Parts: sequence; structure tokens; C-alpha cells
Amino acid sequence: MEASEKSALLGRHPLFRELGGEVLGRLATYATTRTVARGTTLFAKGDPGDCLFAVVKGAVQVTVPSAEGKNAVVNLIGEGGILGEIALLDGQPRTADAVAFTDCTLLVIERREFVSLLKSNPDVMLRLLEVLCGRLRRTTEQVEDLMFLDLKGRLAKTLLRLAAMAKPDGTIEISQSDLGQFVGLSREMINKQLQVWAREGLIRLDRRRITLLKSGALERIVAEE
Amino acid sequence: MEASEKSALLGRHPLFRELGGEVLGRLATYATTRTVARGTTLFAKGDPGDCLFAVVKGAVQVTVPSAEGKNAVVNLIGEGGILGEIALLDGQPRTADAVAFTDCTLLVIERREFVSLLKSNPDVMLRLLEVLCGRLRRTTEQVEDLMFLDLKGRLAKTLLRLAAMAKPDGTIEISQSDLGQFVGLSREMINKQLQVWAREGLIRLDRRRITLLKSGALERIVAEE
DNA sequence: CGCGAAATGTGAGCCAGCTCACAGAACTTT
DNA sequence: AAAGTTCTGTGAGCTGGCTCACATTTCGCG
Repeated sequence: MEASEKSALLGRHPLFRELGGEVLGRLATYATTRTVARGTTLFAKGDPGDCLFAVVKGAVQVTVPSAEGKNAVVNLIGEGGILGEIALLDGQPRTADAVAFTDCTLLVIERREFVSLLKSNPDVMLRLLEVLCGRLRRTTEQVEDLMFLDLKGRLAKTLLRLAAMAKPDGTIEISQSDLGQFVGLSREMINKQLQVWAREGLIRLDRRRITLLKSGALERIVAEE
Repeated sequence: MEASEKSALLGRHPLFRELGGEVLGRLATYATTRTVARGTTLFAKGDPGDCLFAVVKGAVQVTVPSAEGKNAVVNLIGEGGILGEIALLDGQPRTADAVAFTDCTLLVIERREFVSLLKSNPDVMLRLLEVLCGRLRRTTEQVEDLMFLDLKGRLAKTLLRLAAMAKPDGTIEISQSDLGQFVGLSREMINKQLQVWAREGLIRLDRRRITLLKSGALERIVAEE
């Protein structure tokens, strides 16, 4: 990828939006592009965290692994999102695994570069604070959901969230087992609930695809708990 | 409380540690002291967040309320901790309730003051980034725990965490129902498990007090899941 | 001191979500 | 087109944690 292209890509991200052209250019020259296939591990929990990723195309899954091989998805970073900032900032090991959820192209920025950018651009730091606040709100909400919502509520909420990130036609491309990991519930139960909603006409099921037909009804299900 | 006293208190907090005396002094004159009794609500979820709290003495419980009156504790901020920074930073409503867990004395800093401090002191911003990273790690860990640990694991972990915050004699002063809210499980189940551990000699139970006798054993319980 | 409130201890039964165990369907590889 | 592999659909039975319902103890206080 060309430097000017990278520069344009980075500039599109909220974190870097306000940077002047020349700073952006410098950052872009140091950023490397990486293209990976679905399923590729970008980093694993416990690794030293020495770089920041920006998603140019595709989506990356952030998951925490359990002792017994089960994974729980804590976040899905779509186009224009960044990931890996925490370990980068505090120098501690990574808290989670990151795996390409689709084929992806990414920009990788080394710690050294990023830190020096931060030091010379307080605006970026402010932006970063905002990004972290957003993350914290999301994660706190997830704690709430785990404590207070049951299968229906959590599943409905997850579907709505995924739909919001995906194509605007309300179609979600995901296998039901993957969906189970997003929701944090067993594949079988997910399937049973989806069947119910399909019979009620709220959604449409195809292989590796879910189409939301009545999002309003799903929203009501989330709310009523 | 006197200004010099406030100044000293603030200076003790990691967030402000590196500030020069005169900046600290200015901050201190604008900070107001507030003393509240156990159970006082500092703010509620949904409120506009226009101030930052620093805990001088006592501890503050951060909880999220559910529709049906149940509360789940997401954090406990002890002496030297701060709270309320998220809503302050991003201007959104508060994500959670904050209630004095013990009698408390607090310092309250208005948004206006804090933001101007931030702008003129990039060091503080860096510190703040660290604080947020820490919060995010904690919250993510809580998500993990909710997904992967059962009653025993979560209870053991909570006990260890509370013990680490409390007096060094390994004694925790809390009612079992409050403990239930910390762990996110029913008071009855908490009680039954505590009984088991008491019989096994891992802990000692008194009214509103739990004493850890063999923390090692509890740590092992957390680990083996 | 005695009464109400708060905190603890414990059994009984319920139920959401889990696991296990398949069966069929739909892709993909050779 | 045959043989995997990955998905989906579904029943049966188990179980951890919940709720409900009390009994008991301890504390605060008028």
C-alpha cells in the first residue's frame, strides 16, 4: 500500500482526524500494512503488547479464553476501529486474544511511534481518552447484561449490535456457534431461541446468515427485563 | 478542611503526584470537601456527570441497578481512589450509581477545574490514561469471571480482593447480603458456601465479619477452574 | 429490659441453561 | 460422486443457583 493511501486511511479514524497532514504522513510511513485471513491470531492473552492495530477492512474479534477451551467474545472491532491500545499504553501483557473475524487488512503502529505521537499531540491524547471511555462504558454494560439479562435478552441485544455493525440490509453473516460465543451461551440454546423467533417471523434463518425482520420486536424484548 | 491539608491529600493520589506545589494549591482551593454517612448516594446512573470524586477516607461502592431493584457492585473505591472520571471526561450521563459504603470524606472537583488542569498538564493526562487502562482491565476481568467462574470461584476471588483492600489482619467487615451483591449471587448461596469453608477451617465467620485463615486455599480454588 | 430490625443459618422445590447424543443438510475437497 | 467437514435442528436428562419459607441470633435503642 502506498504511503499517501495509508495516510488517508489513518486520517479517517477518529483518533487521528485532527492531525495535520505532515504528522499524519510521518505516522503513515512508520505504519505497516498487514493483510490476514479469517481466523488468524493477531495476538494472544499474555503476550507483551507493543503495537496498535487499526482495522482498515474487515473485522477483528477480541476474545478471552477460559481454562477449558471456551472462548468468550468481549468485543468486535469493525472498519475504522482500533485495538490493542491498552497493553500498549500501560506496558502490561495483553488482556485478551485478537483473532481476525473476517479477512482483514490492518495498519500496525509500533509503540515507539505511537508514544512519541502522543507526547507531541495532546489532542490525540484527548481523543484516546474518549476511546477508552467508550470501551469502559461498553464493557460495563456487558457486565450488566451478564448479570441481569437472560438468554432472550442477551441474544436479542447481540443480534441488534451485530446488525448495526454489518451491512445496512439487516443481515448478519455468522454461524450459530460463533454467535454463541458472542452471547456467551451454548450453541444449542441459541439455536432453540432462534427457531422460536423464526417461527414468530422476527427473523429469517439461513445457513451462516440471520436476517432481522422486526428489530423493533427484538428491542422490546431487551427492554422488558 | 484547610487548603494546605487538601493540597497534601490530593498530592498523595497517583493522579496528581507529579504536580508542582502551586498547581496543586490551585486545584485544592477549588476542591470542596464533603463528608457523608454510610449509605449516602453520591450520584445515580443517568445523572449528568459534572464532578470528580477523590476518596480521602472510607470507601465508595459503584453499583449498577437492574430493573427489578437488584444491584450489582462493579467496583469498590477505597482511600486514595478516584471515581466519576468517565462521565466527566466524555460528557455522557453516569454509567452507574455511587454510594458511600462506609462513612466517607471526599474531595469534589468540578469538571471546569479538572478539564483546565488536564489541558495544561499533559502529565496528568498520561496518568489518567493509566487509571482508565487499569479500570478497563478490571472490568474485563469481571466479564471473564462472570462467564467462566462458578459460585465458589467468584466468591473466593471476591473475598481475596476485599481482603487486599481492607485492614492487613485479613479481616473483612461486611454483611453477607452485601457480599452477595459484590459477588453477584444470592445471599443464601453465599451463606451456604461460607459455612462449608468455615467448617473446613479456611475462614472464620462472625456477625458482619469474615476472617481469612487460609488465603492460599482460596487462591487455589480460584485457580482450579 | 424488651421490642423491632438486621443479620445469619438451612431445608425444599423449581427452572434456565447446560451437556450429551444424535440426525439431517449443506458445503468443500479429492 | 464419494467422502469428509462444518453447520443446523432437536430431544432427554442433569444441575447449579434461585426463590420461598422459616428459625435463630444479635444488635440498637426507646
